[in-house]
Amino acid sequence: MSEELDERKLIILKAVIQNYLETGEPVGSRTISKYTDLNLSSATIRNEMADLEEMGYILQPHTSAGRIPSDKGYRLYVDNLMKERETQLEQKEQEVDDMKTFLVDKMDRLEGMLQNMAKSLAVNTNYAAMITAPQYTRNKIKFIQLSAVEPTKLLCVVVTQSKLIKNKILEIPEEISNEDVLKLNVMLNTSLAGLALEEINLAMISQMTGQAGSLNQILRDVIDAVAEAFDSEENLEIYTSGATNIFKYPELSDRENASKLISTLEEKKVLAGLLTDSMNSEKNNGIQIYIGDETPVQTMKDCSVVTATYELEDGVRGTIGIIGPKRMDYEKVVETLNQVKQQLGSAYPKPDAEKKS
Amino acid sequence: MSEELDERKLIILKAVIQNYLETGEPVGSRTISKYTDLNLSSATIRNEMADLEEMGYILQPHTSAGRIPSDKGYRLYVDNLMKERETQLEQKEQEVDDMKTFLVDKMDRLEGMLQNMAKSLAVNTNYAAMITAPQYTRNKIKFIQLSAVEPTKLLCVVVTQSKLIKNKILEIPEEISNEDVLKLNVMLNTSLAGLALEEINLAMISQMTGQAGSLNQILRDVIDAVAEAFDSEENLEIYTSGATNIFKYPELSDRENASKLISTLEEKKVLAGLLTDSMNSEKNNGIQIYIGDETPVQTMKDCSVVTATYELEDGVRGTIGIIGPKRMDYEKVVETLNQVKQQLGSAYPKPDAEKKS
DNA sequence: ATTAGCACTCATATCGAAGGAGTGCTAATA
DNA sequence: TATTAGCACTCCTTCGATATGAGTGCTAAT
Repeated sequence: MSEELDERKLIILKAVIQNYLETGEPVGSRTISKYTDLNLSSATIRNEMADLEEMGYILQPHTSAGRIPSDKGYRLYVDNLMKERETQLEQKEQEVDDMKTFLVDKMDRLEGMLQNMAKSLAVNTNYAAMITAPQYTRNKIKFIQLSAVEPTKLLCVVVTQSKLIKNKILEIPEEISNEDVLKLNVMLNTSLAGLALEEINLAMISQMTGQAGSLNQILRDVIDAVAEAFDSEENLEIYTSGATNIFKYPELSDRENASKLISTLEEKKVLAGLLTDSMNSEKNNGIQIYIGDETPVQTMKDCSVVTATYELEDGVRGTIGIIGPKRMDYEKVVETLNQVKQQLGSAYPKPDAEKKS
Repeated sequence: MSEELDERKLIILKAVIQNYLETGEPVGSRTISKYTDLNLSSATIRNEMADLEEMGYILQPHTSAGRIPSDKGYRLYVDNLMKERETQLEQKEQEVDDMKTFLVDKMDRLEGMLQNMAKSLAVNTNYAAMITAPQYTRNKIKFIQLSAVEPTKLLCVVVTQSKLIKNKILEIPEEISNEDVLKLNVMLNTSLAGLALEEINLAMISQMTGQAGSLNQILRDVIDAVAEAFDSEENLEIYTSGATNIFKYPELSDRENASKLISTLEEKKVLAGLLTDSMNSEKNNGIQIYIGDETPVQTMKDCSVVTATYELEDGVRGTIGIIGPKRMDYEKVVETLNQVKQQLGSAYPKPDAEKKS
């Protein structure tokens, strides 16, 4: 740990990693000696590589094979060695356009858009992609509407600032008159509109129920329904796409592995944990990279996972994740995720200044 | 084609198929001679098998291997030879319970339930499962509610008989007064409530817009929105589960095949075609079996697909599909699908007789 | 400090032989 | 005439032996 890597070792390490990223094959000393511009013979490289191996940055799958990066090596790479890539503009613009198309396509249906986004990510990166629907806890309520669908059934519709709509039908113990429904609507909207879910506290509720008189119980039910509709655990939708891209990477695609991995991608609950975890622990720009064992999900320990947090507008946030082999193209993935963050941000712009209801 | 199969050939064919269903290995004459109760030597069986092969019911993967059923053989099997299985009660009840649990669990959220149902199917059968959300064209409108969320934005909520709720926000060109919203609500509910989408025709629309006066344009927009919300093509959600079960069957799980197949399961649009096709062409009890090449989807030509149409209540219908190897346990699958049909039917029971709104 | 050279290791591919399952055919049998 | 025993034959599969080749580590020379 305490050894410092001199310039040359860094170059060689980088060369090893980049070469391995491309080919997926262990890379030998001879290859490096040609690959880099420092004119060194394979023998010299061999010596350096032996050092690097001893320090734990690279390793041999077996004696007399080339070297592949270790988790530690990848870590160093993404932390220090990886430069912002100079993007070939044409290609990049193409991809951005692709994504915009998807976005515009179904802008009014968030779910469809997220699904499309996941697909677009998977296609562009050639890895598996997953994306969570936004979590609403900090999203503000804009409008609440109760309607009597049947004498003992109330339809409760909640519209939020981000134009997301939740609804629920609730049964009430006895019939309710139209005037009472109207009264409830007024109460709810005057008290709750403009508040975020987490701002609704007990004091507020008891104040409201105090005013409600005989409608007390129904009001409580409605508030419960609102809370439940927004409850993030319950509500966490995850969209995945490109699971089969896994097959494109031989080191992951032996039957055992691939099967488990793809199963995991079907297990939304496991993913949920992973994604919310990384949403809460924000680091540099909200992008987080898990390499190999660093991931909290056991079945992914032969992969790398890159997650990013996106934010539609104040308080409406979700997470995007990309799953691929350890030798994934980190630069491209990070860059792509950054773009997507941006795209999502502009698709549902920050709240406009209007306050009227 | 014109040859008739005598009793004994049928028995042998059935024995071959059943044995192959269990093992997945080509089955030889010796095996059959022990497997069946007609006491025949392997030599006799061999002769019969040669005949069966000539007739196209079975085939040899290579000289001097056992026989496996051909598509034609499977066809005969599912059409004629397959008996309703005597179910071991304990096991069956267990499975039924499993499904009920899933149903009760999330009864109020159709989507979650369908997802769970797909999962339950996949787990129970060990094949891949897919299920479409119901199509609403024949479902009846129960209640329509317009609300002004913002001065120029109307929230339109539609509740159907089957308690499904659709919503959409529509922009209107100019501000609308509260009285006008109320007026529209009354018009919409008196004219449309109780009708199925397909019953709303042009005459009805023009009559309504005639009454609407200055609200004419908005009314048209609302009706469009309702139609769009229910448009089946646009709206067709498909839930899949158990894609990785494919790996359990060696004959499907070489990389080439499995990868394509699982990709197809991600391609909702392809599945949509398959499932709606089979929904429309109803045969015996709505259950349809595609064997090998019979399936309309090319990538599934090494599989069999079994589909069933379910009906929640009058006019609300969807399709369930199971995808597995040709040697899938047809009896069990058919039986399971029948159960699911039933379960779904009882989860959302036929409309009760109430007419009040 | 670097490099050339060489022996060594080990995964992989190739080949042939052995083994075995299953067939088709023929001749014997009931 | 239908069934069966027996046998030769086919062809897949397995196994071990061998060869190949990429890549290393080490030593000695530059």
